[in-house]
Formats: sequence, C-alpha cells, structure tokens
Amino acid sequence: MARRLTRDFFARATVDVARDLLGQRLVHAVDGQRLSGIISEVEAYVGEADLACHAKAGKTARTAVMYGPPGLAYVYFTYGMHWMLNVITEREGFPAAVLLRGVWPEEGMAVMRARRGRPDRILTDGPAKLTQALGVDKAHNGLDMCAAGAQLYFEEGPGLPEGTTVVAGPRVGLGKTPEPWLSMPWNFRLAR
DNA sequence: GCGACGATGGGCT
DNA sequence: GCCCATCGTCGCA
Repeated sequence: MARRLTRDFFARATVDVARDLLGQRLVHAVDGQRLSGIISEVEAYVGEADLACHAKAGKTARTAVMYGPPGLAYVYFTYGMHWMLNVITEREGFPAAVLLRGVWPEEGMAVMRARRGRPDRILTDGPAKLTQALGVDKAHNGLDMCAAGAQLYFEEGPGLPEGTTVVAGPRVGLGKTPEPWLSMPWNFRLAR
C-alpha cells in the first residue's frame, strides 16, 4: 500500500507543492472501490494579492475553506455545471491552493467511463472532467484530505514517468485578470 | 483539426 | 446584471 501524502507536504510554498504534485496519485476510494490517476496538470493560486485567486476579494462564505489549514479540499462550482477540486496549501489563515487540472486514469476505469460516457482519451484531462470521473462534488468541500479516514486523498506516485518533462506556463482561463497575474507561469504539466 | 458559441447557476458588485 | 480557474457540439476545412 502506497504512502499517503501528509500535511507537511502541503504546508509549503504553493508553487513548490504544485510542481511536486505532478507524478503523485490522486485517489477517491468509496466502499473499497478505488478510483485513481497520476496527476498530470496543476495550477497554483497564491493569496489575496494574486488577482486570479478566488481569495482576491477576501474571506467570504465561498472562500472560507481557502483560509483553513493545508491539506483541506476546496471544491467549488462554476459555469453553472462544473465542480473544481483544489487542495489547500501553506498555512492556516493564508488563502492559497493548488487546482487539480488533469490526471492520467489508472484504477476504476469502468466507473470513470460510465460517469463520463466519453472516449478514454478525454476521461480526466480537464479540471471538471476529473471531478466528474472521480465523483467529486460539493460534498467534499472542506474535507481533510490528510485525515486518517479520508476517502479522497493523495498517495505517493511513481514520480515523473520515464521520458516525461515538466512544462511551466501561464494559468488557463483567467479571462480579464490583470498582469502580472495573467502571465505568471504557475501552471505545471507533464509532457512527453 | 480547429474556432466559435451556448449551456447554466452561484457569487459578487 | 455581469462574470466566470469549463465542456461539448457544431460548422467548416
């Protein structure tokens, strides 16, 4: 049984946590059924000063979880139909998180196919696709992904698969976010 | 293969 | 009333 990532992993600079999450495994285990994938794309959102971060407007009912301790799940709803999964980083009181934007599916493919109803190559290659495939929604908002009994958590993965490299680039979908935040290279992904 | 756009609802001004 | 940390479909090449 692989080791779970512990709270100290997330209690670090958000950009470092983001990069280090690549190659680790995201797991949702329900009733003994493991759904999992190797993390292939992430993004860092760092504090109220980061104008792309939801916490830019301060602490509200929606963003309260971002001010909690590292290791919590921050799940929010957007575009009228999509759930996004983030994990809180740094320290309690400082709002920062890593958005999970893509995984390479491993375990539970049959369930993921049934939930997505789409070809395998686009099962989990987007932030809303992976929450749909893994069955993550508002019920997971605020849950501790580092707690002993957590059903949604991270495991030590294989690291960077042979022949892959890490590519850093601007974050996706930020719309009218002003510079320099619009172009900060805080999106990290695995590429061949 | 690729660009345009509609769906759809909560959060904030 | 406007803005989304998006996805799927459609039209056209």
